[in-house]
Amino acid sequence: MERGQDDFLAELNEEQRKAVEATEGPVMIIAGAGSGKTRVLTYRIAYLLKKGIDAFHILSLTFTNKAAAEMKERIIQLMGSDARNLWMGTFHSVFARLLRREADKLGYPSNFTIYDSDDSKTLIKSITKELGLSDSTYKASSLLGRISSMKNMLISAEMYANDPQYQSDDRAARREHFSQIYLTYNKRLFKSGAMDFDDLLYQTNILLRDHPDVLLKYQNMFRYILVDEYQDTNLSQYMILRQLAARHQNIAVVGDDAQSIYAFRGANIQNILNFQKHYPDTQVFKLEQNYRSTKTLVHAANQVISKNKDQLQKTVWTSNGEGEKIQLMRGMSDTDEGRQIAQSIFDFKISGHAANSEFAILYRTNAQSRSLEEALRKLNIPYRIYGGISFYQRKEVKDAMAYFRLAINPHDEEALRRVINYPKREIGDTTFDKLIVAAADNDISIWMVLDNLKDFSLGLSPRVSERITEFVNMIKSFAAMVPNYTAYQLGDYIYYTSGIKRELEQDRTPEGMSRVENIQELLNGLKDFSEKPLDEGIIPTLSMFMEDVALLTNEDRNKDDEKDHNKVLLMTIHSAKGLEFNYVYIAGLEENLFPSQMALTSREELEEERRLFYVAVTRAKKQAVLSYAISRYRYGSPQSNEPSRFLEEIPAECINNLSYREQASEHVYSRTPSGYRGFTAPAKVVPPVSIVGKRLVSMNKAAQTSLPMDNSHLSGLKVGARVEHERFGQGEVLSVEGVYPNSKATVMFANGEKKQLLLKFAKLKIVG
DNA sequence: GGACGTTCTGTTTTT
DNA sequence: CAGAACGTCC
Repeated sequence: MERGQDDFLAELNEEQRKAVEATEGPVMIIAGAGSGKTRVLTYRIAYLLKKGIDAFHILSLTFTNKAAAEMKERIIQLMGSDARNLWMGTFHSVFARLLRREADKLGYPSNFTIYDSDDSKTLIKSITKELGLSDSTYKASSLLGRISSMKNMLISAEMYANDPQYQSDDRAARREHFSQIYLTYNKRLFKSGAMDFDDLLYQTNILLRDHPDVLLKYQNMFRYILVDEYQDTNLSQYMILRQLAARHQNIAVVGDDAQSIYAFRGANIQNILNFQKHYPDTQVFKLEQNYRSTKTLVHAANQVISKNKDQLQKTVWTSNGEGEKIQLMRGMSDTDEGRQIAQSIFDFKISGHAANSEFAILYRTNAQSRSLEEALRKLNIPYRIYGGISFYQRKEVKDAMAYFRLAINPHDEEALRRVINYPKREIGDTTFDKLIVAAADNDISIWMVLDNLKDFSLGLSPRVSERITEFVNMIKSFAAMVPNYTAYQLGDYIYYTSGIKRELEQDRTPEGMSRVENIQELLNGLKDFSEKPLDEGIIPTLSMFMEDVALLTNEDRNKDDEKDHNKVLLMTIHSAKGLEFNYVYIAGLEENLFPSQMALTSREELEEERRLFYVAVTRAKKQAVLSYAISRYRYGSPQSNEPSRFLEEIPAECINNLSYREQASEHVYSRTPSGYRGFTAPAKVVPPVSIVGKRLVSMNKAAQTSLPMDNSHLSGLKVGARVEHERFGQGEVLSVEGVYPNSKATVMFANGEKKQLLLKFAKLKIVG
């Protein structure tokens, strides 16, 4: 093979190299698990740059912002800092950026707000309420789900309303008002100057469709398009790509049909299965050699996935060693399952000299993390939940950010709803309802009503009107400051001026203190952002900071905290895509949990669950350990389970049957909801919060994601602490139990009365 | 309008 | 079990 100036491709195998060098025309790279897909993408971009293509002309779409950042870093290492101009990121972040540039063409302000799913749901709830519909038949989450899938199929509210098929479906399903909700929802978003997640893709499609000049501009800009995880694209994304690539046809997609796991959010596996039909001149490359896993793991995964019908032909193989058999563990309960997994990690750490970071525990649902965390904590194994609920979704953070949002775009209805009466300023629900009605009647945003209050006769008391004027003036004063101050200066000023600071700091309960810490962290983020060097004369404003905050996940936010490095990672299988670990544990392999009960209604759904299982197993390099629990607490009561059907699909020679350690734990034999099984839950349910020494040492997941593991921030509430209750006076904490934030404290008050207080509500001051 | 106690009800994955 | 919704009191 010739070397010379392409020497930097030396670390690629022949097929990978071909895939890198085929730069012109449509290219499909079918990349089996562990076949070096990321490497190919990275080198492909580097190779394009090397050929003299301007970074500005290359668009690379990845599945997470983190993946994009890592790839960019690597390319900069290879090719130098010109690579900074690459367009890289998720579909959502890249096209949000594009939409901000072109927003005026769609009638949006360029500083439009991006609603996250919470904002969307609240808006939908408000709409169904205004329409007088019952929220039990019209559930916000399922309405949003349907709206989302319509947008992803590029079906507008108007098209939907005029489609006889949809209309009769809706009548049959007793949701005949759906199209009205869809219409109103979109209208309200528009009036608010806001887009939801799906709009970012939908509106991009509209923009490119209706503005040929804009389309041409971006076709010529993005001469080379690369798409990772193509199997997980939906119709909306497919159409954007089709429009952008139509002129130069340099589109390279990388994917693995066996790893398509996002059908629930509109991903269409047909996109990859039919790529060659869409682009007849496609060159196809197959990367079939797996460099990651042992023969045993590759064989097991292959055998399981072969049960699926819809597949592209490929044979993943490896020249790696045979390796260990997959281990199967059986736990009596979820607690027991956790204990065994933690014990097993402990053992591997000793026998294999393995570091914490070599382990991952994967599960199907977030709710499963609880029992695993507890078990890890008991063995002092440090862990971190990867992904998980975003920092930016926390209530106090969203409240503060709602002020930021209003300063940038006062028409933002959801931000307004959040803070118009927070901190309390006597503008209650009744008043807000009147404002909504006035806004709807006049077809304007709520802000316009607020700002021109005297033009509307709403029957508000002078006192309330006065308070509204104060509020409006405050927001206006913030808005005026946006262009001239850094994000940190203004953020800090708003935190103080809005009264949030005073409000939060009043609350001296442990939870209240952690809320203050979270805002502190938000402000630190603003500070970092504000100190980032920019081009001369450009101020890093709050508006710039807020641009893509709604699109960030926890992983994007994390600084490389040294202490976060060597930890066992816990995550859902979905968020494990693209990652690899020496030791992978897959917990909860039970029928109805994995495969999920919800997914058992059709063959396609079951096949997606099987692909999920495939993804999970192929994350492992050395060893996979699978476990299931015979009985598991769900929603407060024990349920008995059958082992997952996927276990039986693993070839017998790849798995060692039930290598579980028999550990005597307190079990009783009794009835479970689905009958006698021989095993059930532990006799004694260990409460999720325990007192060790005098300290409260455990808490629930929501709190853990951002808080130190030793929970020292809760140390304010020690047993024995002196507290003061606003009604009952001083007392002493006798015990704390239950789960944060619903934990209950028993307090002995000075008058001899013993009270149990729900900490979520009780205003306790710590006085000693 | 706010504080807090009680009742109800939900069951997947995420940009 | 845990959060949301509802209800009652000030």
